Amino acid sequence: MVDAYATAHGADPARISGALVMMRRASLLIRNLESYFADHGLSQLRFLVLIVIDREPRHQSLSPVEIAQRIDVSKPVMTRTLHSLQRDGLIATTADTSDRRSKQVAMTAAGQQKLQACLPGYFRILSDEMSGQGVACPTTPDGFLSPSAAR
Amino acid sequence: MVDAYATAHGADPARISGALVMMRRASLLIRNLESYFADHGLSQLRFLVLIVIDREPRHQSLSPVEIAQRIDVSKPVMTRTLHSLQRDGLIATTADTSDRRSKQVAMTAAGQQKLQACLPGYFRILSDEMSGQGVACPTTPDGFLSPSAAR
DNA sequence: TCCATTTAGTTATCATGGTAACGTAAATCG
DNA sequence: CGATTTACGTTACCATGATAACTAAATGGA
Repeated sequence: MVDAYATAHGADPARISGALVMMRRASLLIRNLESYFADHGLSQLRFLVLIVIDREPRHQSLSPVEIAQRIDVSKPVMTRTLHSLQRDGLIATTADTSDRRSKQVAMTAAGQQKLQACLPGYFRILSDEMSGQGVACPTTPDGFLSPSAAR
Repeated sequence: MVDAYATAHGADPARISGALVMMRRASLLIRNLESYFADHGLSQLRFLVLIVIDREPRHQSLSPVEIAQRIDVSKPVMTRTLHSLQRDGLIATTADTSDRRSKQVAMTAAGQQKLQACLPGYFRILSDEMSGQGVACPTTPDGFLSPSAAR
C-alpha cells in the first residue's frame, strides 16, 4: 500500500517503509516507557528533570531555564513540571541570591530515592528494545504510523 | 554519561545509546512532519484520516470506529478530529441506513485536493530522512531523549 | 545615569493524546 | 419475546506539548 503511494510519487518505497517502521518502533518504545513511568508516579519529562539535576557535578542545583535548555523543552512546560514535582516532594527550590529573578532547584531525598528506583527498569526497557525483545512492532494495516503511537 | 549510568546498572551502553538515538531520530522526524502538515492546515492525524478514507476500495466511506481502529487512536480523539475536518470542509458525513448508531465518512473534493497536495512533500520528508539528509540529529548533552522531541 | 533591551519565571490559551462514563441502538441469549 | 450485553458516538476531564504575552529583574549603551 505504501508502495502504491510511494511509487506513484516517485519515491523509493524502501526508504518510505524504513522511515515509517522506525517511527512506529520508536513510538511504541516511548509508549512503553511512558507506561512504565506512570506506574512509578513519574513521566518521561519528570524523570529527565531528576536525571539532569542528579548528574549536575557542580553545585547539585540548577535553574529552571538551565534544565529546560538541557532537556529541550519550553519554559512554560518546565514551570508546570517543576511545580508538580515540588508538590510531590521530589524537588525543592530556593531563591537565587545573585539573581532575584531566578531560583535554584535541588532534589529531595525522596527524589533521589524515586530516581534510583526507576533507573533499573528504565535501562531494562531500553535494552530489551534493542535486543529485539521489546514490544512487538506490528505496522498499521496500511504501513503508516499511528499518531497515537507517536506519543 | 549514558555509559556511567548504564554500566552502573549492568546494562550494555551500546544498546542504551542505540535506543536513545532511535527515539531522538524518530522524534525529530515526527516534529518535522508535524511542522510540514501545520503549514498545510493539517496534522499527522488529520492527514492519516484522509489517507485511510482515500484508499478504501469498497465504498469510499468508512465509519468513525473503523477509521479509529485502522489508525490506532481512541474514539474520542476520532470524534474530535472528524468534527474539525468536517468544519474545514475536507470530509462529509452521512447517516448509516443500516445502523442508526453509526455514520459514514467520505472525503469532499476539497479533501481529495488537500491530500494530493500534501503527499509529495510527505514522501519527500520521509525519503530525505532515510537518506541521511533529514534533520540533523544532535543528541541532548546527556544523550537522553527530550520528551518534547518525542512528540 | 537613564532608557532600551534582554532574560527568568509565570499565566493564559491552544492542540492533541488518553480514560471514564453516558445515552442510544444493536445483538445475543435464556 | 424480553432482558442483558455489546457497540457507536459523544461528552467531560486530565496530561503534556506548544506560543504569546506579561511582570520583574538584570544588562548595556548613549
